[in-house]
Amino acid sequence: MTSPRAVSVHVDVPAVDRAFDYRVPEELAGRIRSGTIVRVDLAGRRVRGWVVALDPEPPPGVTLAPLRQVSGPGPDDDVQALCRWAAWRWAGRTATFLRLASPERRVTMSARREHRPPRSRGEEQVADLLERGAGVHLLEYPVDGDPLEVALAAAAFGQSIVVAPSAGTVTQVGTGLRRAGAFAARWPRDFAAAAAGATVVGGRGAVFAPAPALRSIVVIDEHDERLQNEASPTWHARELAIERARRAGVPCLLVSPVPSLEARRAAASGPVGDRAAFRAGWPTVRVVDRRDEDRGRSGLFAPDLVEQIRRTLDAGERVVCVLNRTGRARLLACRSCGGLLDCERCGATVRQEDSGELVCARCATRRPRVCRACGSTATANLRPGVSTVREQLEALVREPVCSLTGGERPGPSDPALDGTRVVVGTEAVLHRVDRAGLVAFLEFDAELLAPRYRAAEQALALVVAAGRLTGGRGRSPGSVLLQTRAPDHPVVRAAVRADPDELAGAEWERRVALADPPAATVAVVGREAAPEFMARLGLPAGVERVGPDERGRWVLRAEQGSLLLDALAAVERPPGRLRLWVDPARTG
DNA sequence: CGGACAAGCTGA
DNA sequence: CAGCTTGTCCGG
Repeated sequence: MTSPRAVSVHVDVPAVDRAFDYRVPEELAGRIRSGTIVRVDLAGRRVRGWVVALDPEPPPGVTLAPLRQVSGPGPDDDVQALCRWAAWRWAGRTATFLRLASPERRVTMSARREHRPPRSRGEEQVADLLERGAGVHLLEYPVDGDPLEVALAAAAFGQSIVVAPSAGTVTQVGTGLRRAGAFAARWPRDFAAAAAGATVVGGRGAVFAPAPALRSIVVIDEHDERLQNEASPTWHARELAIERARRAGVPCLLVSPVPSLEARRAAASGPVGDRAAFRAGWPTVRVVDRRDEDRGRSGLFAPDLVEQIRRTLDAGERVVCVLNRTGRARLLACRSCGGLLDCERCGATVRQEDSGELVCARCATRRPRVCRACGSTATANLRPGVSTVREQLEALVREPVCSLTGGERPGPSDPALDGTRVVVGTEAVLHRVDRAGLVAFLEFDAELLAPRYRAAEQALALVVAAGRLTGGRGRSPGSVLLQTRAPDHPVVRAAVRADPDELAGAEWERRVALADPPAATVAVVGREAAPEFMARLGLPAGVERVGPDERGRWVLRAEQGSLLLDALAAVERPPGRLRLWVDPARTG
């Protein structure tokens, strides 16, 4: 290879987001490859950038400034191309993705190593699927399935990228692979090892890892929401895994006990799995039908639920109650005049915080707990939150109850939990408690009927997350209890019968009817520059437009996603703050 | 993004 | 008309 005399450098300045050409000083020429991270002068300041082309056609009439410094290796041509695709797919900037594909700190590359398979061959089903070759393959593994067994089988096949949604799984799979003698790298820590051919294990960002000898990509728990970036750009690791595998001509294995509609659509054929093992790993799901019950007396705790809690505690096991509502109350009524307590400024209903103060849900105005209409201070809590429920539960079981919500710092073994047998919390509790004999969803209807298009899938995913606390390897599955007024809801039926496939068909039809992902591509446009952006966008054929809503946001939908994405990419970005969310988890 | 430079506003 | 603010442009 001859040394390049000039290079194109994509600068790491999000607002600029393009490449400029630079001269390569002789002393740096030997250290330049495509992807190399360099420092260059741009408009009077020194910035970071990536070499994206060697010896570009010199632009007429410009004298090239020299590269200032070589920092180290970065994403190769294949990963760069993936980054550009991602920038188009989620209407983001290429630099955002090139950053994700770069090492955390400077690295020195090590020599390419021979692939070393693990001693264990892992799960046979996985090997069978990978043997099928390029394409998307769907493994419907049990709730208590072992990700390490999947990773071992993939590593036995050759260099693999294994993406897992939680840090705990990444650690478990990473150490497991090493113990089995495989050449394994943790992303983003071990950039050099990945570039030397190791099997990569990491969170969602691992889809951008270097992999010169890639033979497969595996996504563990592909249904998990954590695989999607919550901020803009709302990129999704599952979809990047599919695209990268397609470009590399290698199989992409999607693994989940509750395969997403996206996965089902992408897969060449239906899900594969051992039905008997699947049923054995599924938790026992009990349904408490609250329709014909005197709810005024029992509140959030049906007699059947109380009975189950007592039994679980008597058996010496932990009880976890899930209620996706923080604070003391989300809706209050006056005990004296019977009206709802509302905001004096905007009239929306108020909620009560842990402190006891009332806060408006819409305009955040605060006020003491007094009825505006009659001045009474006696209130009824119509929709209790976790704080209230913790107290109620404490009175019910006559022992300490701990509450956990997402606001607090996460950790697998919380010190707050030591010795506490009863825990109540929001969904976050399912990721922060490691085992329980019973997980009860106090208001499963709130999950089923949440105003999010993915509510049904997410509700079933919660049952799976709960099942993992109650079951676990080598133990008999414990129980998951659902309090509901919709016992015939398809999600509840699927949960009881351990049959997630049944739900998928009906769900797909609904997404088509409402033009929700993945049946359509959706983009939400917001923030100050949104009106100007929308004016420049016009309305391309095949794209439906709604808005602006009360928050000044527009929603764009297209059955054929490329029509919308091409249109978004063609708009010259107006100055000012603009936010684009493409296929976000919630469109509201 | 942030520097350069141009066009617009103010005050003596 | 200097001296300053505000706006627009563009980077190798």
